[in-house]
Amino acid sequence: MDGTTASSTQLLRQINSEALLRFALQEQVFTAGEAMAATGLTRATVLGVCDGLVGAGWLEEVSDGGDAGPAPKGRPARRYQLREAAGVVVGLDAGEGYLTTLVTDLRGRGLGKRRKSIDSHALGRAGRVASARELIGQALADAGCGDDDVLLTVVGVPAPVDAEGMSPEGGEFWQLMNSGFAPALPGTVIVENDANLAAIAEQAQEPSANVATLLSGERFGAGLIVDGRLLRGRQGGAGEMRFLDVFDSKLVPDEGGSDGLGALARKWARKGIHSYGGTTSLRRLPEEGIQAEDVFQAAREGDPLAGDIIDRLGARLARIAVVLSSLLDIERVVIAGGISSAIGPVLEHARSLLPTDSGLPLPSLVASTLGAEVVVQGAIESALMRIRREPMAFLPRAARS
Amino acid sequence: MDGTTASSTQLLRQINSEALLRFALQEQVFTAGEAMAATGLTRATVLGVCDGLVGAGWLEEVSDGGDAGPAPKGRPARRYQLREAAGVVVGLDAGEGYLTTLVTDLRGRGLGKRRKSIDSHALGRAGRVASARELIGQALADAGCGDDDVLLTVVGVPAPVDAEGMSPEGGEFWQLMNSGFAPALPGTVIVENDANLAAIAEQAQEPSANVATLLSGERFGAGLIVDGRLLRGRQGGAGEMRFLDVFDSKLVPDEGGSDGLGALARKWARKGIHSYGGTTSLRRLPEEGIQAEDVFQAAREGDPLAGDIIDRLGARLARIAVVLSSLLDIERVVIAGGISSAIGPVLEHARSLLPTDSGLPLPSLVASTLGAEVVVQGAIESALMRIRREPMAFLPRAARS
DNA sequence: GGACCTAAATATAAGATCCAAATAAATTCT
DNA sequence: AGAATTTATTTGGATCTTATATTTAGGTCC
Repeated sequence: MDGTTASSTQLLRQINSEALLRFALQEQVFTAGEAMAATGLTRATVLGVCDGLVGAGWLEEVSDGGDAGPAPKGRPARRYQLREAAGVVVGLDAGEGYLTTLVTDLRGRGLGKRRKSIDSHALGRAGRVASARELIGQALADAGCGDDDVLLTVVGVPAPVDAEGMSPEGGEFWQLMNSGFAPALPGTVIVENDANLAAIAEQAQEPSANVATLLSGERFGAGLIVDGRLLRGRQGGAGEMRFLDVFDSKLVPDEGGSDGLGALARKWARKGIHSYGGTTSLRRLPEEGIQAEDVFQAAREGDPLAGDIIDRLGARLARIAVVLSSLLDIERVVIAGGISSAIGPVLEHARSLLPTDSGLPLPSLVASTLGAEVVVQGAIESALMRIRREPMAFLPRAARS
Repeated sequence: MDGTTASSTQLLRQINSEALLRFALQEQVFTAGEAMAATGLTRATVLGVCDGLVGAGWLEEVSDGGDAGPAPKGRPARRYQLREAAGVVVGLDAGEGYLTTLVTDLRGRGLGKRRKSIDSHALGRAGRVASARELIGQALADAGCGDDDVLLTVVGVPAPVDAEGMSPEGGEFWQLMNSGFAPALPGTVIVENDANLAAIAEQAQEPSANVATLLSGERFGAGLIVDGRLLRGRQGGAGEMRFLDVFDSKLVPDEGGSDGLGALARKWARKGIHSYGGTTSLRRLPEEGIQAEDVFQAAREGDPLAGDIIDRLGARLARIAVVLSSLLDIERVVIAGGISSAIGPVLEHARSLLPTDSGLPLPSLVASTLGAEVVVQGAIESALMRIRREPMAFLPRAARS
C-alpha cells in the first residue's frame, strides 16, 4: 500500500508489531505479561517485538521502580512505555475569524495551546496558512519540541472536505477556508471538515454509534456518525444543512440556509426590534450591537421577543432532530460550539416539540460540554485515532544511532 | 474472531488463502501464473495454497483443454477453477404479498428461481417461514442441489433490520415481516432490509460510492450508500422516509408518511375522482379498482387528473432528492421496484423542479432497470459480497474423505 | 546470612511459512 | 529429433512463531 512493500515473510512481524503498538498507545506502562494477554502472543515473541519497537524509537524500557504494585512475587517484569519523545500530534481549528491550535503527546495529554483572532478575508489563503504556521510554531515551542517531532497535524476548516482533503471548486468561501495547509504545516497533514471533527470529539467523550453533532455558531454544519463511522459524501458535503429552507419555501433556498443558531439569533433579533409589536429590552441596544449572547441573556430575564426567538430556534432544531432521527436512525443529537453553554432553553423547547407517537425512539438532544474547543479536541482525537489505526505509517523520530 | 482461533504461525497462510480465494471467486478459470500476478506471491506458494484450497473443497483442477487460448508455447499451465459443487447461495425477497427466491452459484449465475403470492396477514409469522422454506426447497430442487449445498441465505424484508437481523420490537407489522427466518432456512441466514438489498443490487450494476435507492412500490424505503458503505442505524431505521410529512404538517406525521409512489398514485386517484373538478378518464373505473398502473397509463394518454398526480409525485420525489443530496451528498437517486418501468414522467417532472443554483451538484434521478427483481438480485449480490469478504468463514461442502 | 519460592527472562529446539534458485517436465516450433 | 519456452517441482536458506527447558532476579522465611 504505502511505503516499501514488505516481503510476505515479514508481514507477520509487522502485524504483530502494530497490534502491540496499538496496545501500547492505550496503556501508560506495561509488562510483557500484559502485552501477552492483550495480543495472544508468546512471551518470547512479545519481547522480540518490543525489542524491535524500542529500536525503531516507538517504545522505551522503564527501569526506575516508581511503582505501587501489590507486592510482586517473582522476578520483576521488564516494563515498557511509549517513548515520550516518539512524537506529538497537532490539532488546528482554522475557523473564519480565529485560529486555535493544540499540541499533545501520543496519549492526548496537552502540551501547548494557542489561540489567535484573524481576518480571513483580509489575509487570503496564503495569509491564513502563514498565520497557522506561526501559531503552531509557538504552540510547539510551548511544548518544547520542534517541527520534526510532529507525526500528524489535523486541520479543521468550515467547508466540505472530501476524502483527499479538497473542497468543492465552486465555493469561493470554501476555497478560502480550506487554504491549502498541507505543504506548510509540520508532519503529515490531514484536512477535515470542522463539524466532522466536533463529532469525533463528542463521540470520544461519550461513545455511541449513531450521533449527529451540530456545530452551530456562525454557520451550521453537522458531523454525522452512523454505524460508528463518519459520513463524508463524495465531495465532503454530508452534513450540510441546506435542506432546511428548501422545505420551508418549496425548493427555493432562501437566506439563512446555512446560518448557525448563533447567527440566526442575532439576525432575527436585529430584524425583530423593528417588526415586533410588544416591548423588548433588546431595543436598548444599538441594532448593530446586538449579539447572540444578548438574546439568550434577555430570554433568561423573561423578554418576550427573545423568548419568541428561542422558540423559533427550538422549532428549527426539532425539525433537524426529526429528520436526522427518521432518515438516519440517529439516537443522539449534540449541539456543540461556542454557544453550547447557553443553548439550554432552546433544547427544552425543541424537546417539547418532538412527536411522541413515532415508531422509532426519539433522539436525545444534549448540549456539548466541550465548549469552544470541540473542533481542536476533535482534531487531536482524530489524529490519535489515525495513528492507532495504522501506527507503522507514522515513523517516530529516529532513535539514536 | 469466529471459528477456531488460528495460531499466529498459520495466520499468514490463511491470509494468503483468502486473497487467492477472493481472486478465484472473480475469475472463471485461472492459472498459477495469473494468481501470482494477482496476489504477488511466488509460484511455489501459490501452488501450495491452491493445493490446500483443493483439499478444502473450494477449488478443483480443470484438466480438459477446452480452451481457445492464443497458442501457448511452453509447458501447459495447471488451471484451477472454483469447484462447482462448492456451494450455492440463496436470495429471498420476503415481501408482504409475495415471495421470490433465486438460487445461484458462487459467481451469481442463476440456477433456480421461484415466485409465489402469499397473504402474510393470514399466514402469520410461522406461515411465512414455512412458505419460504417450501419455495426455497423447490428452487433448490430446480437447481439440482439440496440444503447442504447452501452456504448462505440472504432474506430481504420490508422492515427496519438492525445489525443482528432483528426489527424494532414496537412494530407489529415489522415483526410479522421479519418472521424469524434464521432457524428454518438453509445455510447461514442473514436478514436485511429490502431497500438496502435493492441498493446493493443497484450499486453492483453501476458502481458509485454515494447512491440512494428508493424502493417504491407499496411502501417507501430507501437504501442509502454513503462513502461506499450501506447505512443501517442502531435499529436499522436508516432510510426510513417518515420525515417527509413531518415537514408538510409541522412535526405531526399524517397518513401517507411511509407510502410508496405506487400506493400514493392509487390513493390520490381514488380520492381525486371525487374532488377533482374537470373530466378524467379515471372515473370510468370503479373506485376500488383503480390501480397505480391505471394512473400512469391515463397520464400517458393526457388525462389531466392523472397528470396532476404525476406532478405531485414528482414534487415529492424532488424533495427527497434535495434532502438526500444536501444532507448526505448523494450523487445518484435510483427509483427501483415494480413501478420503476413506468416512472419516467415522474422523474422528468422531478428533475424540472430541482434548484439550479445550489452550491453542490444536483443528484441524477434515474429509474432502475432491474424491475421487480431488485431485491432478490440484491440479496444474491449481498451474499456474494459477504462470501468474498471472508470466504473462509463459509466452509464449502467437504470434499471427499 | 542462607535456603527456598516465584514469576519472569533467556536459551534451545522444533515447526511452519515463504522466497530464491536450481532442476525437471511438458509442449511447441524448427 | 532437437531447440526453445514456459511451467512444475525440488531444495536450501531465512524469518518468525511456539513449546520446553534453563537461568535469573528478586522476595520470604528460618
